Amino acid sequence: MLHSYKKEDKVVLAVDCIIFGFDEEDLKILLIKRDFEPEKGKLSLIGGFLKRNETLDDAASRVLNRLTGVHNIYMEQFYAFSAIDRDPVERTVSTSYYALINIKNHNEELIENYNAKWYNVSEVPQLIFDHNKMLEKAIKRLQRRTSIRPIGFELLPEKFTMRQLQKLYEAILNKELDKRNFINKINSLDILIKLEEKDMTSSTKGSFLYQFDQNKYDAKLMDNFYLKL
Amino acid sequence: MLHSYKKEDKVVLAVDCIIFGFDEEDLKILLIKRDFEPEKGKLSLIGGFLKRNETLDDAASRVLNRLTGVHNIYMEQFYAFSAIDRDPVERTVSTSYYALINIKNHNEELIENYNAKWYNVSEVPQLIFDHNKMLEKAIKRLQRRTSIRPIGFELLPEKFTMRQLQKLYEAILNKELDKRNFINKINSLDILIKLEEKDMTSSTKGSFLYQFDQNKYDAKLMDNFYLKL
DNA sequence: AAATATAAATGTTATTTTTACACTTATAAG
DNA sequence: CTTATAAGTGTAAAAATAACATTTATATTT
Repeated sequence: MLHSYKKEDKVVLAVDCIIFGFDEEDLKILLIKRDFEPEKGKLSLIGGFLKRNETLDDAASRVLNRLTGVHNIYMEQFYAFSAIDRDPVERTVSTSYYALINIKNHNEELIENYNAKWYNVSEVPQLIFDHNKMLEKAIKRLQRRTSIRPIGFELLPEKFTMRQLQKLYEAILNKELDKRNFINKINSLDILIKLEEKDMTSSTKGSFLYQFDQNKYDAKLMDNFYLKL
Repeated sequence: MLHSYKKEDKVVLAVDCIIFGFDEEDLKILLIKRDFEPEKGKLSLIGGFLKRNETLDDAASRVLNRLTGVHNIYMEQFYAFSAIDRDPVERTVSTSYYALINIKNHNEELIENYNAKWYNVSEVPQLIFDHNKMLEKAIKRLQRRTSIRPIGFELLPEKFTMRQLQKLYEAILNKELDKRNFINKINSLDILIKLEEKDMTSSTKGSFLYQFDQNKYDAKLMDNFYLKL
């Protein structure tokens, strides 16, 4: 080869994934209990190492699929963490992704095999390495994201009530929203389809179910809007 | 050592820096002409490789200082690029930073030694590797940043006119702004000190000079405000 | 069958923010 | 003293946001 970077230091590159899910009331993340040293028994984000023949996105997808069995999970890279001693085993730089998944929509068995469990983001205990820092940054990114992109398609069941959508936004933003104002703002985005069907589980009256309009939703993903909640 | 990641692939980690400057009218970036293969003679962002004993921030600072002679440049990490063949020499993952510097405030000699030159962001030619993609993403990030953080302290001379500040915002956002509305909005941020002094270079009447109020500016940097321009 | 309890659905008004817009002022140069 | 140039300044209309309470549908209880 004519040229090379032989003299340059090389490092192990990791990816770590913050997997967000939503369960009626609470924003949750999926954590695994490590069954290997170091820090065996402690909680951790799910992660893996970058292989020579894959991109960081590939690596994150692979890690996400390995744990959940799901392909094409919505995810976004958000920061590379590089403190020298962040991993006591060896110098490792970790690029973090957050992912959004429907909490019902994954392979229970795989998750069990990995000793994984859902935790409320507000009740996350101490994690290994710098994973708490990663989580914090992921939440901030997700919160800011709500104001420039639609959220929910990835986190809610196919059909959902306005109330569920509102609870999701409340959970992400960690604040209460006014029901009527919320509905008006969401409707003004014009990304929902109101179904004839009602959900009867949460009240005697029942509440109408909605669906995302995939096309309009995707268009908004590209769009530059600003939604103040 | 008890544990190690010996079996894991390692890669060369780079940092590339988009250095923004502002020159009365235009948003500019600093580019170097490569005097080594591959792509000798082509334009490139300034970059470098991560060393074993430094963080990505350290590496970016080092690279920035090497080119400009300036320490403590304002910078922010924004994305890790990892396409397999992005660098034809060898598999390299590059974490990108953008930096903001006062265009007058650097070591001319160093810049000349590096064959570096300022280019209008609107007139940037083809760069090596994926550097055009990096620039595009950096601009978007910088644009979004204007709505949640004050901008300018790092890009303008110590004393500047309202007009200059407006031109800066216009250059970053790539759109014209209304003079009176701009002034009102900026004043509402309460981060400027109006000086007695006038700048006489741009008009017979002269225009008042302003300074950033460092404390208030820094407080706003922490703050979560939203500025719509 | 009537009363009760529960969550769903719905609209208006006041306030705040944003936008659009044009004339006067200061000064150097001719 | 006239002219030319950029600086400086305020208001009104429009749009967005925030605050707020009652009625409705239905299952359950009496």
